[in-house]
Amino acid sequence: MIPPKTKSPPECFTFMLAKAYQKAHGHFRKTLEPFGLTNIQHAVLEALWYQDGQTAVELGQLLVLDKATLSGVLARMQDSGWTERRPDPSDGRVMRVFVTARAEHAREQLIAAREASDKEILSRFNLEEQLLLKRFLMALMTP
Amino acid sequence: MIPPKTKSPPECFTFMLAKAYQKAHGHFRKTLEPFGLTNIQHAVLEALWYQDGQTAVELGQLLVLDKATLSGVLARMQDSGWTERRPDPSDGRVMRVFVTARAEHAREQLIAAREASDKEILSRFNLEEQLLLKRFLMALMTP
DNA sequence: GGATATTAGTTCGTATACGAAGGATATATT
DNA sequence: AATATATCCTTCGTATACGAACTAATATCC
Repeated sequence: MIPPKTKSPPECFTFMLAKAYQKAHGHFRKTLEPFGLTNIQHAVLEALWYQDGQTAVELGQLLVLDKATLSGVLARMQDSGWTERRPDPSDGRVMRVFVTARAEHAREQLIAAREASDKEILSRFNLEEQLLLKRFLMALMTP
Repeated sequence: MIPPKTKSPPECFTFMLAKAYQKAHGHFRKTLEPFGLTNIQHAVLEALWYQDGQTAVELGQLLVLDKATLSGVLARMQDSGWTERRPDPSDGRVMRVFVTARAEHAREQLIAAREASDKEILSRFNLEEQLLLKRFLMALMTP
């Protein structure tokens, strides 16, 4: 057995962060599978429940996503009947995004699913640790 | 101004984790840009410096990546001259991955770049917080 | 020893992600 | 008013990510 030249990759911070996210992401994905929604699509719905009729740029700012990414996401969500786009009457460039009746109908369930997913991932920590971890993540995600 | 129906998306745990990762990932990406390497490609190199001649499956286990993902990553790394694949003499199914001289030559710089990137992201925390955060992430990433 | 199961790797389909470029529209400047 | 600039959105190119199906090669079982 040749001795390793460097320490194990998992000890690097960015790697740990990536894998922690990957884990939570995978868990949430399975939770959303029955609804036929992806992670991001769920985030878009929550963003629209927070404020309906946002533009792609506004959604991108709220969700910290490139508008190029959102373009495809919104197209698929429209195809599957979760959202619809209506042109802004006062600005010909702008398309505003609204949730459909179908999305409104599933709202309670979808929010409950997200809460349950978050809760299970956090269940390994006590309350104090959860607050601390959230504080750390908030510090990391803010510019 | 219509009042929001739900709280702001950034308060969801999985979302915070995704954005914290996105932030660190973007920072590391910029650090690696001059080398013409992506995040994952760098991780593969570190994994091979840890243990050269691993198979795609072994790399996938170490880096927690699907073999389908690695297939493309390794092909691109071979094309750009960072790694090479040689067939295992005792098992016709297996291709073993090795770093090239070029990768070996850039090793010190690349490891230093990763350390600097990690260090800068963590600089907003004191030492105690850093250890705590790493412990949290380790708990999150383990199954 | 031959049918069966397992494993390694590739390919395909779908969905993020983001930089860059382009078209349409709106605003600012002169 | 005409030009320049800025903004919204889409499209393209590249790179993850992963499940599923597929081929090739090895192991196992009876």
